[in-house]
Amino acid sequence: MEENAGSILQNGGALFLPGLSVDCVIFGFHDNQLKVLLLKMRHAEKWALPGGFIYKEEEVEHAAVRVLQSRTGLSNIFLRQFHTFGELSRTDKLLNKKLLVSSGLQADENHWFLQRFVTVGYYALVNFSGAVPRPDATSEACAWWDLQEVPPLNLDHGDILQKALETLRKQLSDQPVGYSLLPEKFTMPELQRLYETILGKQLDRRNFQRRMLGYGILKRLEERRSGGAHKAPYLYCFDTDRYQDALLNGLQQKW
Amino acid sequence: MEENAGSILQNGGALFLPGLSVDCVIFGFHDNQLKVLLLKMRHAEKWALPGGFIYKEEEVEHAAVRVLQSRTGLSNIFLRQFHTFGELSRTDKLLNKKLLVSSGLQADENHWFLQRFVTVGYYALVNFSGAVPRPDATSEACAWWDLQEVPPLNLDHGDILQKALETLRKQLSDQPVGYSLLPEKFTMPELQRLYETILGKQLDRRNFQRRMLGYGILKRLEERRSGGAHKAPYLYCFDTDRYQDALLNGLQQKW
DNA sequence: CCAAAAGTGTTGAGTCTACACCCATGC
DNA sequence: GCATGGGTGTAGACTCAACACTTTTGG
Repeated sequence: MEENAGSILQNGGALFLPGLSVDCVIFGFHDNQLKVLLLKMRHAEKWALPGGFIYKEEEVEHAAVRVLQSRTGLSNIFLRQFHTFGELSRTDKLLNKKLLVSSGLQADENHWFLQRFVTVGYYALVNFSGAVPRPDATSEACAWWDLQEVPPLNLDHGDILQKALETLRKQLSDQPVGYSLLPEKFTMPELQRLYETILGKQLDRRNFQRRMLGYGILKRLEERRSGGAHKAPYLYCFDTDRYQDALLNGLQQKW
Repeated sequence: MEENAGSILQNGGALFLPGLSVDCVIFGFHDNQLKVLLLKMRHAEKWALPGGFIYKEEEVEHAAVRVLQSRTGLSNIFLRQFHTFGELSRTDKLLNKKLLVSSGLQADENHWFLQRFVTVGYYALVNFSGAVPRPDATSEACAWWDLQEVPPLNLDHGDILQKALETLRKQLSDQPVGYSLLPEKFTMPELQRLYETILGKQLDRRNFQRRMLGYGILKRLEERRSGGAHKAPYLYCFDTDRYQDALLNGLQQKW
């Protein structure tokens, strides 16, 4: 699947749907911080969201899965389409030209890579420790960034990230989160930190616990997390059946 | 803007973004029924959602606005992107070939119109009485359908409609609805019927009224709707400032 | 034994639901 | 005057936020 940059750029026109791409906002959670996986393209000044093109005979969603897989090594992950970005301003012809030229290709005006691109945005929630960030052929770096410290991004990628975060926040009250972000076993305070960083807000310990348990998607284990200072907290894991059900039907229905 | 079918099909490759379209789920409200605007393409057996292509130098959202404008005569309308459909199965090459041939064009395998299309779905809420359904050059009919009576639709348009409705329902508890669906002045029972048909569920008259008034987006007028049998209900209109604010910030914030 | 974190319970405010009652209108 | 729909009020259930007390652990 990984081909060298030159061959992708050269044959892209024959391989991919023209003018359409996917971009992935990949969230992870580590050290009580929400992280985003970013990519530094060669010749680019700014970092960017990992993205990719769609093969002519490939489902759009599958292209997103593929990007995720190739940047993190992970498959079978929480992935949601959240918006499609079709503004006119969202193509950086100069950068793309540089990429072509540096690959020894003709930067013909009609080259597929220099056309206007519409991109379908997906966000993913992945297990930070399980993911191994790896750059692709056209990028020189691939790394996790603290959400707070994300640098100015390429093109409209900042907006895309913002929209992903907004969507995630909105869905938080109706959709369970954490299964793929946290390790299999986790404590209630850890889950709370996750919610707090996503929401950017402190929550009450006791009310949080009640609410979460009320959803009925958690199983408390017999074990406790010992070793840390202070009282050892219980470990929990998700009840996968109920979790799936909550994903499908939502956590609370109104009306 | 309206060109004849043949010229569109012939020149489309030069005019439009390849492989990308927009489809609009246009909702109206009349006779206490939620309606959807559907189109019957020539040579097609099934009805379809009104859709269109995106000019090479046009924002995707603007293409949706254009479709809306050209099918209903309305502009400045509530319009929301809800999902992009990128499944492989969603192109009907046979039908498209027929359309080409019937326009006297070569149905070359490479013709832009015969490629796979990804479509961006928008839904719109429009004033039924203000809209004048009009077919375009490639369609033989354009009409409102009762949501309950929608026939089997072309391709995945049934799924698209379903997803639009689902999105609308979900947003109903967080987003005001009705401004563009109802006439300028309306009664509380009328507004309630609207909510009930969207949700497919009966609501309590008194609680509904309290909730709506609680949102603070309605202004009660001095007038009443007389003429009908029974007690004359008050007329209301939306407080546009507060309505806009609610659209932006939501009706209720959690956490 | 003390500080800090975790487990659990309670209370009061506010919200939502399910009602009952009265008023207006056409027949 | 009566059936029907519309305007308004209220009691009880329920939910949620704010808070206190106890327990455990390392130092």
